[in-house]
Amino acid sequence: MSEVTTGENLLFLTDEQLRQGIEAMFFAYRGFTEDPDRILAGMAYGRAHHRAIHFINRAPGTTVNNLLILLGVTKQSLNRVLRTLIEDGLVESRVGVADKRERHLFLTEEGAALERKLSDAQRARMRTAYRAAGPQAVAGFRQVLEAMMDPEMRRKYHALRENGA
Amino acid sequence: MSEVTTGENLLFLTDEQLRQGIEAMFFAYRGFTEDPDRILAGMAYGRAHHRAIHFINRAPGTTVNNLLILLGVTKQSLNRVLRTLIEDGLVESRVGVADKRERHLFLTEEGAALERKLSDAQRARMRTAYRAAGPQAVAGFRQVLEAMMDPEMRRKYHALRENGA
DNA sequence: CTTGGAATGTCAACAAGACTGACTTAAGCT
DNA sequence: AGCTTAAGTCAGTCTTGTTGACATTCCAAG
Repeated sequence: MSEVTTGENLLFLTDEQLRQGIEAMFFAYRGFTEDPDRILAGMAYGRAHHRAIHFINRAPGTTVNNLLILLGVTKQSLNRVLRTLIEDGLVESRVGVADKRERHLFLTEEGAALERKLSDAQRARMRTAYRAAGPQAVAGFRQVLEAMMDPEMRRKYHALRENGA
Repeated sequence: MSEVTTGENLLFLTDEQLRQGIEAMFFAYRGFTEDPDRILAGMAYGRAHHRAIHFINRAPGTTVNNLLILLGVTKQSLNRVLRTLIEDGLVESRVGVADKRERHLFLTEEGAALERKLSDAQRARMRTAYRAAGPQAVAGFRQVLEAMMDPEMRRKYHALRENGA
C-alpha cells in the first residue's frame, strides 16, 4: 500500500509471494463455489448446471456453440446438462431465425428464479469480501484476475458486457 | 484508483460489479489451473495429484487427516490419489512415532522434481500477471481473496506459513 | 487391566462430470 | 450438387468426488 514497492523493488514477485497467491486462489475458490454448491446439492443439479444457467442469464439468446466455448467444455458435456435443464423447464431452446441450425437459449421464469437464488448467495459472499477489502483492493483484485486469464478468455469476458447475444 | 470511490460511495458494490467479479474469478481460475493440467495430462495424474503434491511439499510430514482437511475432500478420495503417488515413488508415507495410527507424508526426490515442474509453470503465469498488475494491485488481490475464504480455511491458509508439520 | 469408544487410515462400490470418437440430421454456402 | 457447419446422440473411458464397511491403534472409564 505504501510507496515501498515501486519501480525496481520486486519483492512482491518472489517465489514465496507467488506461492501464497496460488494458495490464496485455491482457498478462495473453495469459498467462491461453496454457497451455490450447497443450494444445488439438494436438487438434482451440480456446478455444471449453475454455470450454464449463469451464462444463459448473462447472455440471453446465446447459441449452444457460443456457450460451450464460454464454459470451456465439449458439446457432449454441455448437452447432458442442457438436456436436463430443458426437460425440467428451466431453459428454453428456440430455433434460430436467421440460421435455423442454431438454437438460442433462454431462461424460463423458473430458470430465472433459480439463477437469482444461486447468484444472490454467491454475490452475498462477494459483497462481504468487497466491503471488507475496500474499493481500491477490489480494483487490484480485478486487475490481477484479468491478467491471469488467457487472452482469448479475456476477450470473451469483456464481450459479455457489450453485446447481448 | 482515483479518489472517486471512498467512504460513502459504494458503486463498487453494485450487483453488476459483483457479477463481473464472479465471472472474473471463473475465467481466471481456468487460466490458473491450465498450465499444470496440461503437464499432468501426459502422465497418469490429474489436478487432485497436483494439489496433494503441492501441500505435502508445503508442509512436509503432514498427516493424512491434516491434508484432507486442507484439501477439502474425504479421506477416501484423498487415499486413492495418495496410493498411486506412493506406489509410483513420488510420496513416502511414514508411520507416526508418537501415534502409530497416523501416517506422515513426504515427497521423495522424484516427487519434489514433479512439484517443481508444476509449480514453476503455475508461478510463471502468476508472475506475469503480478508484474502486469503491479504491487498495489497484488496487495488488493490478496486482500479480497482472503476475505472470500471461510474463516476456518483462512486460519489454515495462514498456518501454512508458520509451522512445518 | 480390560473393554468400549474415538480417531486414523484402507478397501470397495458408485455417481457426477469431464473427455474422445463416431455418427446423424438439418441447414447454409460455394 | 457437394462441402461445411451447428446441433444432437450414443457409447465408452477417466478423474475425482461420494458413502458404507472395516481394520488398526489409542485412550480413558470402569
